[in-house]
Amino acid sequence: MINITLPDGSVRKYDSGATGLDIAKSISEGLARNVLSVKVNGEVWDATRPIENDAAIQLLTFRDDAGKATFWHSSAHLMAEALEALYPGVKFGAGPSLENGFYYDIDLGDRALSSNDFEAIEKKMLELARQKNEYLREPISKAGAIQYFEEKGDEYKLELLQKLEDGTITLYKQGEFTDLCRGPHIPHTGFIKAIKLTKVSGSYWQNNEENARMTRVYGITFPKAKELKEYLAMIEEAKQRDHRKLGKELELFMFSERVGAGLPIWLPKGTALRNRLQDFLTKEQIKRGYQLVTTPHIGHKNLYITSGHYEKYGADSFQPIGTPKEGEEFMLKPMNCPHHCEIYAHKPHSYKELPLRIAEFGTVYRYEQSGELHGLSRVRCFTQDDAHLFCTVDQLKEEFIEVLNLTLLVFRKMGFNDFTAQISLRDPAKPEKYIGSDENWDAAESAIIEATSELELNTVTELGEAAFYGPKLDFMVRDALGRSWQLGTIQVDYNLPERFELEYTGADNAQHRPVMIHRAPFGSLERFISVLIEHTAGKFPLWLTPEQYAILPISDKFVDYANEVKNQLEAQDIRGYMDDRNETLKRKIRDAEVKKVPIMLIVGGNDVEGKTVSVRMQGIDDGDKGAMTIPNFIEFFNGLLEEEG
RNA sequence: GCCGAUGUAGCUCAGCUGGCUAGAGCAGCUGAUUUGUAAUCAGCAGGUCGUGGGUUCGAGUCCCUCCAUCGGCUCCA
Repeated sequence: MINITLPDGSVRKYDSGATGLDIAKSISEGLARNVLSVKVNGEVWDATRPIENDAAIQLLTFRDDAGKATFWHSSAHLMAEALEALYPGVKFGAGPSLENGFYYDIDLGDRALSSNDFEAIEKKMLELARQKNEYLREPISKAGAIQYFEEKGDEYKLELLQKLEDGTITLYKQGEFTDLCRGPHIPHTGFIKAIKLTKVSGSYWQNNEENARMTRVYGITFPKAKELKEYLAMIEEAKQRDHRKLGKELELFMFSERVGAGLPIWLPKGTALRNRLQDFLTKEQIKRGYQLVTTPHIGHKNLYITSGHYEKYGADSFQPIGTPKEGEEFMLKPMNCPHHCEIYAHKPHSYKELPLRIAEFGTVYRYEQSGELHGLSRVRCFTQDDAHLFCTVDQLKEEFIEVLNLTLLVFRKMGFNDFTAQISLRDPAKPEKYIGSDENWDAAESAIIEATSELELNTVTELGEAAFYGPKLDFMVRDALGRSWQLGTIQVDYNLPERFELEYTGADNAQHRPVMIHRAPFGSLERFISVLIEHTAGKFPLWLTPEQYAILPISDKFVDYANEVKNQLEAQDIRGYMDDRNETLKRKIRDAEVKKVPIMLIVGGNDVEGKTVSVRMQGIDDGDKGAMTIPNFIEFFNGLLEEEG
């Protein structure tokens, strides 16, 4: 007998060799029907794998993330089986589960696959699923596995096998399909009831561009048809929030093929939004001792040779701009730091001036790969809310904490609660990727780690994600469709001060090198606004929205009074417009609703008489707030602003 | 840049296997209507079917080039 400890702490006795499924059955039949896999002493196993010794277990169903992972991993195998049946001779790379679904990388030989083929594959998968084929785990010797895949002619699995140790290798087989796989898997294919292939894309074996090209097919499956339907509805809902769609509908920004790909054009309302964000941050920065500067959009090529950027990125950038003068070359600035370094260098500094903080909404130009452009999230011309802080090594941590606080303030103000703070450090295995000395890197990395831990910030640490000139702390936020984007960034840099030979005179009357912090709480206005649009679904907070109210006269008889109201509101810095079209009230309300104007002020005969406006809030079923006098409305309005903080 | 898909009026879309002067709704313009909480009615106007080439008696429809967009990959100072 063995002792099995359940998550609630209770201990039950079972025969040695009992499986997760046996244990589930002993608890309830319903549970047994839903068990996908089982966590045994922290490791996820097949529900059908015998447990030989005492263990702490947790039965996993589709409700558990680990259960989902098992389910989708098994679904990837099912898709592979279907693909092998439909396209004999295909070879398989990797086929993992994802946060939402799974994919499998396949080598189709000369064949091509497109979304038009999905239906046939889904049909085949369902057919195979209904056979309720068991997923059979089969430990195998390395030699045996090599022989199997040699016979099958699958060089990818053979390459994977090279790296595996004999004695740890297992095959999984379901129906006619056998795969090299660590597992675990669900008991049988019958659990998979609803199947949707979602996308197909190119990929490379082992994610390396030098390797063979493969076709990656994505899909998602569910144990119930209803769950698939709900999932698809959720995706549909998310698409309604897409900033590219809303940006067009709300007339915030546009693109023009003639102007160029990835070059956003800000329309009046978008510009109003941008400017308000800038004003907000500018005020916060001035409070914190920043000084504002303005620098040109181009710089001499030598500037970037000095900074090291030319060597590192020159070939992939917008190319140098020639001038009538022979040999003279300028570059569009891909970042603001070199200009700011020159500002620091233009006069000698005393330690008493530090920290020196210079800020600029600096527009930069980067030649992003064509396939990477994405709405406002990834563009070739964007404006960073950039600042560079020059300080002593002793001040570094405190400055870092201050910047961190400012970044968190920005996120709070915008209502972004769901973000990830990522510490990006060197890849110790590839020192050639970075410039600067080891001691400098060590000092910079520990400053970041200490600052984040002092503020008790939840962080994830990624090795190899650092910039070439220094480690950084990035804030990642998800868009409507769950894609993660980097917004705010704080980077420590010992390198540029070195290259630009920046100095200050210390209390000891000797010359010292300052440390530099790059930081941008928004990251870039473009990307920040893209995320803001998707988070708010276009319903911006009142303080930020381009048009706070729409005055809707019931007929043109009341236009004069409506203008009077508008003047009174404008005098209070409340902004909006008056809809004097010859249309019905219903129509004017509908149009204001669609434009997501937060407050509608309806004026008709009753309002003229009572010197009131009839207030209606946008997006609420029962938005009618009744009639208010102008002073009352202004008070009401200011109350709303205060609620926003 | 790579793999796959898409590109028809300002917007959203229809146009079947190539065949009469390319359609609709919304937006726009003109007129009527003077409206109390999510689309008043009528008329008019609007497209070299992304670009350049090719196949064909004939191309929005088939093939190729380029451009742009979409979904991923890779990349991201």
